[in-house]
Amino acid sequence: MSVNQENSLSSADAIARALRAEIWQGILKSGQPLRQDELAGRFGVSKIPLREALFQLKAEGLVAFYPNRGAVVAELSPDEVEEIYFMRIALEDAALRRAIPKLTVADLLRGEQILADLDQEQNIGRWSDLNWEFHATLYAPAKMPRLMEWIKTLHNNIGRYLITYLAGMDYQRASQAEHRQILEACRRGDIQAASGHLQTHLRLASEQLVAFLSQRR
Amino acid sequence: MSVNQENSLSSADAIARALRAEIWQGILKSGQPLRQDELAGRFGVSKIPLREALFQLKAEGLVAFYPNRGAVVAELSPDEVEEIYFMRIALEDAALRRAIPKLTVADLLRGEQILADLDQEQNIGRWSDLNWEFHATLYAPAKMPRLMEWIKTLHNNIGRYLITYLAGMDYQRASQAEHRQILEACRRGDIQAASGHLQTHLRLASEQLVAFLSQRR
DNA sequence: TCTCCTGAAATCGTATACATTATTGGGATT
DNA sequence: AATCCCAATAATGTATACGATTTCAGGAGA
Repeated sequence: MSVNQENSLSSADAIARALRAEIWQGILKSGQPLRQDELAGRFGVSKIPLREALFQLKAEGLVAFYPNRGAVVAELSPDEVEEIYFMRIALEDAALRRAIPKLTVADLLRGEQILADLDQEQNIGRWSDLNWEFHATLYAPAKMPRLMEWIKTLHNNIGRYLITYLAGMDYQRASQAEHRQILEACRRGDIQAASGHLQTHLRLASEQLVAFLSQRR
Repeated sequence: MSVNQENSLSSADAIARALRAEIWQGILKSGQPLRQDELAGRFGVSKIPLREALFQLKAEGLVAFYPNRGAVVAELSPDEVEEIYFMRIALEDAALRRAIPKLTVADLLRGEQILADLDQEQNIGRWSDLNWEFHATLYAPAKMPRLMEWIKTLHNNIGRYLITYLAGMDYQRASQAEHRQILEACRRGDIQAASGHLQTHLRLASEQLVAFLSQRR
């Protein structure tokens, strides 16, 4: 959630990045306890930077702390997933509306290129990265760095669930069709249409993920 | 930004709360360096919980870290204030829209009571608390705890600037008129009107605060 | 079977030491 | 006099060791 940490590569930041990736890839599963001594040993650091890394991840919502019992990988209930999507819709819609008038031809071409790459991508992790890049490309001209950080945080929270979900379904095809509708509306400068397509895009993803998590329960 | 820490009263949380209050009240001013040893001594704790408190405040945007130079009370540029208000509008509008259909008579009465208290309140700190309570009362029925946390975080970021600004102006009267318009629209269940009044309310506050900070520069 | 107790394990916090990085202030040089 | 360099200082960032507290599991006893 921080904005200005420059190129800080403190131990805590490095560990947070590593843990974030592991949570994201599902190596560390939801609900799994994160033992401080074990992790400190694994990364070859003391408990101080490790705890600070966990605090950072707690702020991002990826880790939950239970007093005197330590940290676990945060688990999201279907309700929480729905809430996060609700927030994503509010923030991403606002970002997109502000960005559309400032979109350049280069931005649109970049979006198109990313969609083409998405069509080719088989690896789910990279697919999800590209998916974020597409969205970020459309929001970036709004020139609101904090807003982008917050949206990315929300995105990261859902990402790990989305990945396990995507593995079994052909969600990607539908998603790509929606992406193209959004991009097309952006090209026309049609804010209302782009906003509508984006909201549909996120709402459908939300509904499918919530349904998936509910039945998995 | 955390959601579930129960009633955790760890040292770090207690210190974070104390520092938050001091920043908020202007005892710790923007840009002021936060020396770890000094603060640790002042609170009678070691550096570990103190650093964790600073990390927590960093996540909330109240503190900025400069690598190897420590922490300072975060400073907001006019652009950043505008951005935060932009995010507030997006999130609070969404919250209000979802809450209005669920508002009970008790909620509306509570809002009315808070407005009456606001009319009487002279102390700026308490006025700001009540101001938040009013907004929170209207959003709470949306039953979205994370959303509420995020809105509160944004609110806290601007609060300390708003307080110094309010001190010199009679912003409160205009604000109260807008509050009453919002509440009235909520009573009628008129989502569009309530949304419009809320957006105006926040936009006007944003414009005045940005103008104030720009000329103070 | 239920309750209570005990002990292991983990967290939380303190104290201390040390390496690294910034900062500063006083010369030395131009 | 102004600038640059450099050493002294100060603060951060991290490691290590230790003690206190809490949680939790499992066994003893009724």
